[in-house]
Amino acid sequence: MTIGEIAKLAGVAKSTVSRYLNGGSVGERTKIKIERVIKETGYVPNTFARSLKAKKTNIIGTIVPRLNSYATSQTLIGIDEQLREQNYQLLISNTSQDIKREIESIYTLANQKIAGIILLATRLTDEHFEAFQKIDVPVLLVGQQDPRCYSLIHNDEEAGYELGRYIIGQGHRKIAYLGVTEEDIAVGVKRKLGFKKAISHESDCEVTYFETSFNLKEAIKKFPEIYVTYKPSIIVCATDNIALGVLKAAQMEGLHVPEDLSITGFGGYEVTEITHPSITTAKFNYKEAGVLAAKNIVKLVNNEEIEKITVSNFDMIIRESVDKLN
Amino acid sequence: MTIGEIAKLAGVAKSTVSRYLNGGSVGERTKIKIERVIKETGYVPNTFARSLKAKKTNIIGTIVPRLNSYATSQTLIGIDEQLREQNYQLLISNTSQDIKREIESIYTLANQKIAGIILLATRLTDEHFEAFQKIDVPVLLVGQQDPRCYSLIHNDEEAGYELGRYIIGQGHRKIAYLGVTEEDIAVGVKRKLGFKKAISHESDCEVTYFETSFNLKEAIKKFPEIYVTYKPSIIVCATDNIALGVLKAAQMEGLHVPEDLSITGFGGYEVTEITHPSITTAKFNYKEAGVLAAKNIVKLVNNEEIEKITVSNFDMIIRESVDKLN
DNA sequence: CTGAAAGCGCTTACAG
DNA sequence: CTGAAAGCGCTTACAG
Repeated sequence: MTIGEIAKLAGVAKSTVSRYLNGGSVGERTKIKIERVIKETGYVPNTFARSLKAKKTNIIGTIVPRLNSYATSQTLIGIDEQLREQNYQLLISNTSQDIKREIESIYTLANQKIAGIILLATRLTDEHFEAFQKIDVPVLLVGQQDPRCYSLIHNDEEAGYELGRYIIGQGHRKIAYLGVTEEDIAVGVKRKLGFKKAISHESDCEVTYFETSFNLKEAIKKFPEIYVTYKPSIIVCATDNIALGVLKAAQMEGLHVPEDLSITGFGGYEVTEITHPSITTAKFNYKEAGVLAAKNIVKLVNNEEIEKITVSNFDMIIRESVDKLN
Repeated sequence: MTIGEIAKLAGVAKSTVSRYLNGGSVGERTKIKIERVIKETGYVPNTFARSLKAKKTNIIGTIVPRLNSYATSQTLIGIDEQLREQNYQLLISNTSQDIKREIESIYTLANQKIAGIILLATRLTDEHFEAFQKIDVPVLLVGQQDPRCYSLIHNDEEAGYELGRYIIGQGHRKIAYLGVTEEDIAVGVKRKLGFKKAISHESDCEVTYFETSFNLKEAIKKFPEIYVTYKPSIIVCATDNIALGVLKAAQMEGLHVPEDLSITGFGGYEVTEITHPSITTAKFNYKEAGVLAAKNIVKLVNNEEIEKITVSNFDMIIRESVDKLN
């Protein structure tokens, strides 16, 4: 089925059918004729021909560092849902945490004439910004921010602050903060920053900062060093994954959480609810963030104005892993 | 940059450049000229024009019921990796467990002239097969099988059998099997079937079969009914998710796993390793299955022969959640 | 091995 | 409101 055949069957010109399809001005009677033929034949326009001419598509490319992460999948679900609603299509490009492939993807997507790019960002390099500039496609960063880009971020700093206030309120005064590299602004810097602010009000509070990777198993290995040498009443972990590792390590040591040691995370991953004890965490609403991201990129694609930075919120989820001290 | 400009710069005809691009016969000297110009200009062919003419793409569409599942993401990672290697592109279509959207996706993908479809199947209906027949695109089922289709399945029955033998070997004789609907052939029927075979050798073995959904929280709710009324020494759960729910429920009741109650799952989800106790399970190799699926669909696309059914294997992962009874 | 020409299915000025 | 024609960037017989 081509537009030509439809035209013939409806007794009009191809251009008229095209106009009908694209909401141009078509007479009432012609409209009805065309409508009928299209319905009868089940005609669907050829996307390639369309894109070839229009030189753009209604596809939004989303670059993700990894597929097997709660944050990623929830965000993608939100993006997908919203994009579908606005008649855009989602194309997912997975880079397996390879920063080179991330850069490549930017160019490849641009080359495929996708309408816009959403980048679930981790670490941003100069090459990223060079790519953004070279391609003529709107880009939205998710999870990290930079003055050179539009971005949607989670409220990491505020989350760090509230979580800090909460554990202070529970009486904790000897704290281990298990963070990640400061190369990751959102997770490594912002969360810690907020947390520091929260405890800066207390004079009798002792905090030692440790660092690990995002890897759960590495957190398990790191545990003895923190616990044995420092003996904190609580370990504040920069991600739920790390918290999960610490919990596992503590339990392998025969410790009772939270009686012997309290633990908190950040993220709100589903599993934190079903561990025993369940983990107190600052939950980011990834799916909603995905919806916002989709709305924003579509606006950018259509040259509408948006804020340089959109902030998606979080909820403190109080559960069982933090002990109330006297 | 178009092929025309390249042709002009290289002093040859468009058709020659096209031939060069597609590996046709081109003289050595012409080849060098074209090569240089392409390198200098950074020319990349327009995908749409290409697909418009060739009437097909190198895109493999993968339809998934949900994005936020371990099995899905691992499978996708495997598919993506392999497809990339063979110069195909992956397009993911998420249906949010809506069977209507699943059918729609089949048609939509076909309409987009994708080369082949991989369907991570759950429940298969007549409409599915009708769609497969109507579209002229090769389809590969993953996770379920049907005589009307090529498929790649996990060795569910064998996994059920081995797991059954294992717990028998550990001395369990009063068993609760917590399964799912038989509408799901792989999970609901095959795993149970294998399990039944395993225990059929024992004369002194008592098994009661229960049913729940795939939902973790529902498994939690279901727990009292099973435990209180039947008091098994072990609950064999048809999925890791269900096992996770049962574990959580047992721990909320103050039970010790495995001393008071043993638990097993199927799947090999990452979390089963970090719960306390870690869960004994039959681990399917989802990523490898994804790789196999990608290889198979590419073969189908290229009209190569493949087996009607490919079976991806599993490993029994013995961990802490099963007690050894005297 | 190489080139001129037709055509893939659509959209978009341009006339009328 | 409607139609004829050109053109988007490529590929593919067909000649040579």
